[in-house]
Formats: sequence, structure tokens, C-alpha cells
Amino acid sequence: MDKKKDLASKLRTSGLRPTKQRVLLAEFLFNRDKTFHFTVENLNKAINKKNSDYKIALATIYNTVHAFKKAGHLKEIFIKEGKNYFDTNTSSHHHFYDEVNNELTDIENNKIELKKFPTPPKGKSIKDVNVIINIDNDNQKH
Amino acid sequence: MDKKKDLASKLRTSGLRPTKQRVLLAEFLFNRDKTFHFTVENLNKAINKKNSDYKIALATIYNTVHAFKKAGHLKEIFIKEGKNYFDTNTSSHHHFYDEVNNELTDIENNKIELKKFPTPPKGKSIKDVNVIINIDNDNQKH
DNA sequence: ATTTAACATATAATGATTCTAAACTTGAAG
DNA sequence: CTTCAAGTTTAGAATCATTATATGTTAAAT
Repeated sequence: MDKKKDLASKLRTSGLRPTKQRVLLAEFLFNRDKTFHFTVENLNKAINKKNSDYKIALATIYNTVHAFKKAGHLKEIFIKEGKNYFDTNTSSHHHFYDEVNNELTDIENNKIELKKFPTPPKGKSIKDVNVIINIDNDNQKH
Repeated sequence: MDKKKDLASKLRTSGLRPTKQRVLLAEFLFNRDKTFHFTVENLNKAINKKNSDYKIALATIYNTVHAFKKAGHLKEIFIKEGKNYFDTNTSSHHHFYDEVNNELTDIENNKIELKKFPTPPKGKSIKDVNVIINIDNDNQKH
């Protein structure tokens, strides 16, 4: 399989030994058309669902997700207490967050442009800008 | 004391009985010139530091912070894994986040203007926009 | 094939937050 | 100004996500 090989070398290139577990997780996460948002809890459930052919320990999932993040293959997103989302889209971009369904949607960087801009404090420079647009069902009273 | 009275009625108005603990916490949080960013851990330490005249149980601090948030006196901000910040500035506004010192600074709403804007998904409307500008020390290599 | 550092694993440990059940306050009614 | 019920506070237990440990396993260099 070509795809598996590609993943193996992708891992190797970033200093990660392509173990069975890592390749399986990489396949699951990166062989997709759309970007994928998930929590470790999600991922663990999806991978270790009943009747799945291969199980991966929770600790390994944590290790792997962090290794992938460190290697730049995942981005971490903070939106909700106790929920740490990861994103397979590692480019600089923004998000819609649907509080009703707990769902994240990507907004590509070029869809948002800032007109006005604050000056960062002295001695500091801007590293990254993150916009989260919280959305609600229509006709909602607040 | 006028300030204490004001706080008591502020609490009463939002359906919270002005108990000793709540008034003390409200004083600590709201009788300030600048807005205040904190975690529950912070707040607990500040309130229950050695030699302080009055101690408040951790559970009460959690209860109270959540009650204040529900009543609209505090805003919750998500920026970092395992760190849930609260903000005494409840108006819609944005933040600088200094990853080096773990520090938040308010950016008033009118300092940022969006030029371009994505359309929200069907059936959804925008509730709130949150911009987090991550800052770094100058001359940092990434 | 052998070797060894890197890795995966189950389980224990940690740390933040929430729950629980009992004791104490508050404010309202008698 | 006592009494009382509902609302609060509290210490400690329980829970949940995450991280550490220490033991066995594997990838890949020799």
C-alpha cells in the first residue's frame, strides 16, 4: 500500500519511528479529505470501539497525539472547559464553534481579514492570531 | 461601608444571597480599577493565603465563581490546556495572550475590526466573536 | 541473528473539578 | 426576637482527564 508507505516516511521524517500504533493512528487521522477535529476521548473511542481488530492503549493515544502535535502534524485548539480539541489542519486558520452541538468548523485564513489591529505590548511581537466565532441556532434568545 | 452595600445589592439583584463568602469574593474581584484575569487556583491562593483573616473553602470558591459567571459577572476564557481563566470584564472583548509569562491582557472591542467575514452555516447565527492574539518576546525563533 | 534505544502497555499517581451529606446562615413569617 | 425552611458552606470523598512508572515489546542498526 502506497498510502501506508507515505505515512511511514512522513513519520520517519519527523523523527518518529513508524510503529504499528502510530501508523494506524496516522492513517485514521491524516488519510481524510476534510480536516478532522477531535478530543483524545473521541479518538480513543473511535479507535478502540468494540469489535475493532486492533486496540491501542489510552496512554499510547495520549503519547502519540502529543508526539504528532510536537512534530507539527496536529494543532491544539482551546474552546471549552475540560475539552482539548486537536485539529488535523495545522495551517494558521480560524473556527466556528457551535455551542449547541459542540462542533468545530474550520474557517480558512483568507476568509477573515482584520481591518484594525492593536499594537502589542513593548518587547512583544505577534506570533499568531486566533479567531473563534461562536454560533448559535437562529432565533435564539439570550 | 457603601461599597459593601452596593455589592450586596448587586448580588441580590442577580438572585444570589449576599453571604459573607460571596461578598468577600465579590469585593476582591470587582472592587478594582482594572479588569482582573484569574484561575480558580490563583483565586484560592490569593484568598486563603497564610495569615489571612478569613478562609473560604475551595468548593465554595468553585461554587461562587460559577454562580458569578452564570449571573453574568464573570466571563470564562479558554486559552490553555488545563487552565480555565475567568475575566471580570464581561463585555465582548479580545485578548493578548503571552505564552511566556502565562499572562492575559484585554483588548477592547473597538481596537479590532474585521474587514472580511465568513458567512455562518445555514440555520446558525453569530453569537460572539473572540480574538486571541498570541504574543511572544521579540526576536524569538520558531 | 543480536543488541539496544525507543516505544507500548497496564496500572498507579496526580491534579483539577464536582459530588455528598452534614452543619450552619440567611431572611422571612409568626 | 424566636423559629424555620431553603439556601449555603464545608471537609472530605469521588470522579475525570491526564501524566508518570516500570515492565515487556519492537524497530532497525550492527
